[in-house]
Amino acid sequence: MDTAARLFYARGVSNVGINEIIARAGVARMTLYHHFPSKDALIKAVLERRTAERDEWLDRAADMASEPLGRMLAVFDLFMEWAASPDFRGSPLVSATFELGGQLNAARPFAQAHGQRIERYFAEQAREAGLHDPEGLGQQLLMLLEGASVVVLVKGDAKAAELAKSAAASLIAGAAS
Amino acid sequence: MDTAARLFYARGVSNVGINEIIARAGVARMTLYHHFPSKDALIKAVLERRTAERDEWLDRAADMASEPLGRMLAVFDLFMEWAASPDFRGSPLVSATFELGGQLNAARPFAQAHGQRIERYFAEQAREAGLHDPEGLGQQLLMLLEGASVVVLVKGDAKAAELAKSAAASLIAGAAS
DNA sequence: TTGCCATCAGACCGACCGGTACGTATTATC
DNA sequence: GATAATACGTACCGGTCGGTCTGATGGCAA
Repeated sequence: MDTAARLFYARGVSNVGINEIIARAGVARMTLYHHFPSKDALIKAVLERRTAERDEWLDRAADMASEPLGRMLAVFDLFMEWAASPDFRGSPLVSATFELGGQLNAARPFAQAHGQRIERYFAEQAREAGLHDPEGLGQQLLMLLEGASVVVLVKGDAKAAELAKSAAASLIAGAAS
Repeated sequence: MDTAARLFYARGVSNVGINEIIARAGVARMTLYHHFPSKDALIKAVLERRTAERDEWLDRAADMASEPLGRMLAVFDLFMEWAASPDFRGSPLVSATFELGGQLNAARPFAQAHGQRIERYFAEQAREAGLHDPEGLGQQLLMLLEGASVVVLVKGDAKAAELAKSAAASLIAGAAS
């Protein structure tokens, strides 16, 4: 699963075949199919694990500051760090959603939960800080985060992440008055 | 090309085969290969056309208001309209970039130009309006737009587009002082 | 020791992929 | 009416895909 997760993220879910996964993992074909009935199941399992990682990520952000406003901005600090890593490819859940496209999309529910989770995190902090319309602000900050992912990925330049943080600060300031 | 563009957008560039394109377009295999040497060339031609559409789109936004601030927000108005259409799937250029993934990505240059074009549009209006840091603001608004695309696509709910507009208004207001 | 079970290696399957070959029909040009 | 260009349909190619089958190997528990 480590191998699959790495390959899926680096080159896309449907651009990586079973053959490559088993070769790189040093595992026999039937061993993989013993644990996962199909490639789809493997994909879902990987996405599930990504979901857990995302939760840990948010927990880390929450630990980085004691004030709700700081906890909101900490997410953007962590994102800046992540975006600067050379193999950054955006959220795996969102990537997979784009990639699988179409309507019958195995990844979309995961990406949906992903967005909802981050949105709620922001909204909770915003409510605690007494800001206006915490739900709306949460969704706006989520958009900023996803947009920054896209821009960093497309431009190949992590500087956009800093602008995302300053934009977030500006939105938060606007919701404080 | 109409057929290819439609199918590519609806189901993803690599999830649509040559066979389906020629079948739906009512065209012979060799006819297609007479006009485009390979599927890659067809994809590039389609993306090229999408680029032109995007330029028209921005021109329409520019015509919707006489003041630079209005011209900036008009982009978000047009986006709201677009996001509400049932077959909305985000920017075709960004989608293709995600989908093709990897490093040798035929779509990324297109998406890059796409982002740069929108960013510059915002920056020009911002400069004309005398706002602070027009380039930075332009990139922030671009992130907002791309993020809104992602959120609308993932949630399947176009309401996020309205929040994107209000966030844009807030950012613009913040840059005015 | 015996039997079980996970793992291994790799041949194999049908389906589909992008792309080519080939021969025919239609249309426009002169 | 001959010529050339374009379109058509379809069989076919090699390669890759996800997934199955077989048979051997080795550790572990009863």
